[in-house]
Amino acid sequence: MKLEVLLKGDHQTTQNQIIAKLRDLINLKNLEPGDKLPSERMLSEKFEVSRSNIREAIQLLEFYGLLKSKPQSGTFVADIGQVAMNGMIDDILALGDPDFRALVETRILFELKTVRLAAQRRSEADLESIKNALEAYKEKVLNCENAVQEDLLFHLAIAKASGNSTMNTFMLMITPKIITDFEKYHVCDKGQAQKGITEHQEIFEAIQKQDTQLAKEKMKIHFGALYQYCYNTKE
Amino acid sequence: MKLEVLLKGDHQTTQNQIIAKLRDLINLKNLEPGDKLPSERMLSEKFEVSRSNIREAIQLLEFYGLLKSKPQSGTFVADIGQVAMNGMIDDILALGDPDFRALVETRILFELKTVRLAAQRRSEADLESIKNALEAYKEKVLNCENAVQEDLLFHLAIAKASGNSTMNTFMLMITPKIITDFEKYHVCDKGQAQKGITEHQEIFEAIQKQDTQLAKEKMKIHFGALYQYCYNTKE
DNA sequence: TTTAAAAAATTGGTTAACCAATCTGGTCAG
DNA sequence: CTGACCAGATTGGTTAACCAATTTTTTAAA
Repeated sequence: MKLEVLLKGDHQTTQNQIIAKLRDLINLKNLEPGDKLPSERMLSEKFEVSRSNIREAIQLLEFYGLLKSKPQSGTFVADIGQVAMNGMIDDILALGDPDFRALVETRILFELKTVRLAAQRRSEADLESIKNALEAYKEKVLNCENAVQEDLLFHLAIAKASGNSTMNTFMLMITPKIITDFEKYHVCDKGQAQKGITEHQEIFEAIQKQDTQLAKEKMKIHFGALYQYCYNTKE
Repeated sequence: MKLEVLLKGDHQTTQNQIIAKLRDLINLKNLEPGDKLPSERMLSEKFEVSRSNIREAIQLLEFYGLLKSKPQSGTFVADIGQVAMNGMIDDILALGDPDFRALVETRILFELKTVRLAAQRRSEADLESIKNALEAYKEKVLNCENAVQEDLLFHLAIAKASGNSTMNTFMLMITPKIITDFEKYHVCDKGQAQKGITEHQEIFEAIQKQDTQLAKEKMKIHFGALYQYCYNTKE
């Protein structure tokens, strides 16, 4: 009986095996930055897996910047030495699914930074779209409807206004995972709702005034409850 | 003549077009969380693109947590409402390649946090692997060899010790991109090298002592030069 | 009418054949 | 001897056929 299937999906397992084999191959053949990997066909034959599996593994390593495949030419190891290559692949193989605490922790770190950057760099257009998101949020809340989505979009608008595409991307990656864990949200406590609106409003105004310190403070307050909530209920 | 090809690769372009069409379809058909998308075959026919293109687009949206495809069953929209779905897809389509400033900015944010978390949570095993990375780094530097890789692995070991898998993953994503932009590193200035060793050593000791504040301070010092360097030379 | 079993259709995943761009080695004109 | 050029092999990417699991429909027995 396959033991490895119990925890992770079969797919992920074979994927990781291929990645490990690729690492070993790079070590064995002493491939250095810029060198060419064997062709996908050869690899699929050598590893006894389908070519699409090979392609998928290469794509993942390419996503992490460790490989670079050029059409009709070959797949090449990036400008990263063997030591780093080994270390990084080992880390990638050891990666587990992110737990909820890690997600929230990361989100708070990001939000406290992006709100400062947004206050500092926001254009008029940024301000406009944040305001729109805020209005949409208000309307939903006042109608006592579930406003999780509008809440989310408000925060993403801030991330976009931060002018840092990397943080923006990462925010996009983690937010839906958090949201889906949070659908328990829909309680229409009038006081709580009004509090949410006020906090969002204050964050917006701080960004508008370009007061970075105030923006950070207001965001901290806004997350205070969430922070407590998560650490108390989850694990 | 195709204008859109000038900036981005053809591949990325068609990919984005498919994603936009998927968004429009979800809006048109009024698909709600949990609803099933048309099959890949139908989509490829309807959009007049190959099925592999469709699959790739779906995989990307799945990566961002917006879709979920079940084998032999279908692809479903995640537990995210239409408003959020639209907003997020628009953001994803607007994503550009990260610039160097954004990368460095994000890295510094991460490192200042992970070093604190590492100081707080590191196990003995974590400490051991950080120490090993430090020793490897020292040896290379003292031999006046290029130690960029060992430098990198030291920082990744700290990220791993932070106990936050999300931040660890993100660090893995951005680090190689930074490294490749930094191969200009290989100057053997004895003073500079000794400084690097000292800084790393001090960070390690702070983590060992579990002094979170000190760890953060030492990391800040370590990045001081880099920060200046990047902002002065690049754009 | 109800329900359970079975068969037909549909699905995402996998495999194999195919394509056009690229690289390689040799050839031949100068 | 040099360099431009051409043919064949090699490459990642694309397309189409196939598979096994799942879902839906049909059917027949209670």
